[in-house]
Amino acid sequence: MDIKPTDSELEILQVLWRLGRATVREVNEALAQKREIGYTTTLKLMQIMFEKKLVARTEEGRYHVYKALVSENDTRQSLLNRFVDTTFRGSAMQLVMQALGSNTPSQEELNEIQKLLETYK
Amino acid sequence: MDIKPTDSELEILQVLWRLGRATVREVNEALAQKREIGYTTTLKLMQIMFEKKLVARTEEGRYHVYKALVSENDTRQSLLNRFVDTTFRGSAMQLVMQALGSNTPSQEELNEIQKLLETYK
DNA sequence: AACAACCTACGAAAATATTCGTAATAAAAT
DNA sequence: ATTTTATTACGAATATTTTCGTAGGTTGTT
Repeated sequence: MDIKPTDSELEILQVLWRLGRATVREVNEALAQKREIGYTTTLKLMQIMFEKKLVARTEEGRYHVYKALVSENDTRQSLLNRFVDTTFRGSAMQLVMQALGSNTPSQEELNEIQKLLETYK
Repeated sequence: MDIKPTDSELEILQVLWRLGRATVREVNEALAQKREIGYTTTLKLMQIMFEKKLVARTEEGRYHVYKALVSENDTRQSLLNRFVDTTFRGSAMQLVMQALGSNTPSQEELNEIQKLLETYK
């Protein structure tokens, strides 16, 4: 697996994962909530993502309706692997330690992590 | 804190963190072990990093000797925060879960994590 | 002294990513 | 029917990052 969307592409994927299916306009409106971005900018990005097979689209009436072709989980995993390699010299556990060290988990999260750790024992 | 080195800059920081102090040539030789890279490319990058205050340098004889001005820990934290935001929608715990889920911790690492979790209870 | 081997500075090319303007077309509204 | 509005396609401008060639200087070698 080697999914590596750029930052902008990832923003768009986030929207598509949330909405499931969406037109360019819908995606653009979602992005515009967070920052300035022109309609044709979003359009162009989505066209590029279509060429890269990051998304699929179907013509419906005069619209194109897009959906993600890569799952959120797979994408996260792929980006995580890269990130661990470049920033933590390949040590996922150092990343875990640092993330735990600077973020206080909720009770519920603590339990989940505990449970996960149990399976390794 | 807002340290955001580019990928190439991070590579160089990694070398400096490892070596402590180093000349451009030393850094370049370290990088060249991993991939093709010209001497002046490394030089230019380090000059840019000097302007950005990512590194300091002292003239020694005819060389410049460089050292990192940002710590590995602070840089990791800064990049981690960004990464959590962009890829895990701000949820550090989801990142922890995914990292744990796809990497088997050693016995020693398990203990360390356990210990860390205890402090939250 | 002349030459080779090195260093830094710096501009600019190349590669990549982001942004948007314009044109062509189709649907909707008047 | 004409005009307005919404849509895609696409080229190109802009911004950012990476790469390297060339020039100018200093040290070391012959």
